Amino acid sequence: MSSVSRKVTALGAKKRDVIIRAAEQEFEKHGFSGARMQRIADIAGVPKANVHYYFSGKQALYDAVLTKVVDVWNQALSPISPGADPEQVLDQYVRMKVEFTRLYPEATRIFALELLQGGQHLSASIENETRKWTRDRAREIEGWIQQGKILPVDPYHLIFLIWSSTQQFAESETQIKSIYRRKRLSKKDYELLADSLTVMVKRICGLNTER
Amino acid sequence: MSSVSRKVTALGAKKRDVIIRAAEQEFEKHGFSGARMQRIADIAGVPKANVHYYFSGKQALYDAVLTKVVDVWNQALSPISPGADPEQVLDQYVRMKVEFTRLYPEATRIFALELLQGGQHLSASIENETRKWTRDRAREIEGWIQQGKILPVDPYHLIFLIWSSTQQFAESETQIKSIYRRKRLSKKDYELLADSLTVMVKRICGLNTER
DNA sequence: CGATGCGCTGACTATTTGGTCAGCTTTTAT
DNA sequence: ATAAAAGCTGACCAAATAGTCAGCGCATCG
Repeated sequence: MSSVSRKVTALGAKKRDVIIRAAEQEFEKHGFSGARMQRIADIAGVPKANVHYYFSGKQALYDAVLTKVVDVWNQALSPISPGADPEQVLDQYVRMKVEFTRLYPEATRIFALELLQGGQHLSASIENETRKWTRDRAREIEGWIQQGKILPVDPYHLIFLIWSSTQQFAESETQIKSIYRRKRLSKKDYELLADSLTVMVKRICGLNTER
Repeated sequence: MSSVSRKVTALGAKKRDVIIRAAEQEFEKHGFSGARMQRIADIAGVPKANVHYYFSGKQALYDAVLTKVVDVWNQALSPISPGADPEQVLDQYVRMKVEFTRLYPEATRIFALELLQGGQHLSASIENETRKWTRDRAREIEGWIQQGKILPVDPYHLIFLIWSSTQQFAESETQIKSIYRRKRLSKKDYELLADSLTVMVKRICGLNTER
């Protein structure tokens, strides 16, 4: 079990949440082996022993963080209704992905960090779910191509391009802030990105709405 | 100085290189604070004290690794000759970026890891060079748009999309191998990706060569 | 009111970690 | 042949680290 067995109380749940949020910041910045339990405690504003009171260890705490991260990733693997219009589907998916990146930058970065470092802490189930989702979407895209609804494109490459481009504002936030000469990326920045990316994806698929 | 001052010898240079390659593997997998000097020594096949003989410390070794990584990044920030044809420029840049990702996956991952974690170990100079390069390219792209050579597009978003999509095979290698059900990504995979991405980028810019 | 369980935490332990050093061997230069 | 420098490394050190524990206070339940 990822944390210590005990009756669920309001205080306990609240404290666990504070610790998990602190852990998110520390794990995203330093990774699993680089993170320090003392720093997590400092960020959470509690003694280190208190962190160990709620979580049986560093791995258990990281598992709790990953559970949240994977939940965000799973929510973004949304189903697409059969027969839906490609333009609407792609527009919706790109916007939804950008919005998730904006709402959950820490989760986006921790997930990316996990993948970058080999994904050894991710469960086989998330790997299987992602593979299945991607295969199903790829088949759907193949269907659109065969029906002449969109231009020929490698479905997997399209999905990978959408993933990488919609997550980059979180993953390379420091670099993008530097290039934009900004202290932070605003909601407007994300909205402009979403607008931009939907147009780009539509052009890739030959769904140019402006010409 | 990043390493110990000493006469450069063939043996010394060779040994430093072996240690740096080992360090690359360890730093990409665990980041700066998560990496262990003993594991670097193990990978390099030398005693830990030998690593310290050649590098004055962990930070010095990481700096040496980053010097290589930044060199790769800088090489990819290639100049584009004035007045060049957009289609040729974009085609060349996308292919060059994919090829760099294939040739230097470790460097790609370490750079991405640095950005993901805030880039605090990167020098201000690389930040400035990247910002300047991006601004210059953005201006060039603006020129193409104004001359009607390409469709209107946010130049920064286009550059970011090219960066993220061309680097993703290295950054999310584990996930992509899982989706493809493969043990490794081949040169062919990279070539197909390059072909795919150049077509996609051209379509974004309205440079469709197949219609 | 007393028993039980939750919550807390400073002090502590065992292990890990980056880094050092003395003494040795090998190589290079004179 | 000799001196100097490079190269090497097992043993060691001090600090850092994850994790534990005993003892306490508070809240809840019967």
